[in-house]
Amino acid sequence: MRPDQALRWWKEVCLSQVTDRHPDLTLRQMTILLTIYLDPPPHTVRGLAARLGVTKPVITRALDTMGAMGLVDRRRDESDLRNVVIMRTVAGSLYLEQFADTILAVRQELHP
Amino acid sequence: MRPDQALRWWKEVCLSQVTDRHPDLTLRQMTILLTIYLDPPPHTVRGLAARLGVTKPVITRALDTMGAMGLVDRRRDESDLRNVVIMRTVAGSLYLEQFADTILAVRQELHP
DNA sequence: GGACGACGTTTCGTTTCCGAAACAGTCTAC
DNA sequence: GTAGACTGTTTCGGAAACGAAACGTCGTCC
Repeated sequence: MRPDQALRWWKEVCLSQVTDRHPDLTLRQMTILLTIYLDPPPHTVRGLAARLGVTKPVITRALDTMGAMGLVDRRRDESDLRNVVIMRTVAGSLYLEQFADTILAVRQELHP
Repeated sequence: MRPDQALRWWKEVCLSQVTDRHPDLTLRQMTILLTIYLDPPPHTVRGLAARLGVTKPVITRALDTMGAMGLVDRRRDESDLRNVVIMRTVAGSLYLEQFADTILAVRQELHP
């Protein structure tokens, strides 16, 4: 794949996100969401913060926002009540599933 | 390419953008930038607004921000002074070039 | 059991973006 | 030449995210 093909692919996916999708996720929010669903659990606030190289409040706020959207869920860790484990949700899985479809559909369009 | 591979690819690219890149572009800003550099010129504010399905002020503000970063430039259309044509810059080309490298590098890492 | 450290959250003030409406400047048509 | 349509921009109030610091809660360790 050539560089300009990669850029074109990325552009079309971004474009479809801008035009179609109503819940407009931040780059950080999207990264957090993908990390939660693709990396092996358990996920904690400090773990995500360290992984992304951001401060903890960034994670907390992103979880607030995406939690309100139903994309993620939080639960206290019973074994260590200081921790909060981030849970996946059906809505979140569906969201990313559709997003993956978009990525592949765009690819199909560009390189039939 | 399978759906989860696509998501994993997208995640890693987003992650590198979050951790590395200092100028953190919005999804809309990135889409505008890519459209300017990949679609055939000339580009105008109303054209971009129609293409992305957003209002004109969104484009104006994004151009302000990215213009301050040196990623794009604006010039009045001599033949019709109402229009503003958006110009590419060396810095913008370099930025997207490096971004394309990131995309391909991540891809190489995931599927060696 | 009390001091210390770690966890996630909240607060504070600032910055940025947003949508809708109003705006100044320019072209066009009559 | 003047009314009207069009360009891109600015304004307005409101919403959201930011960094840095302080906070309440909980575990650990002596």
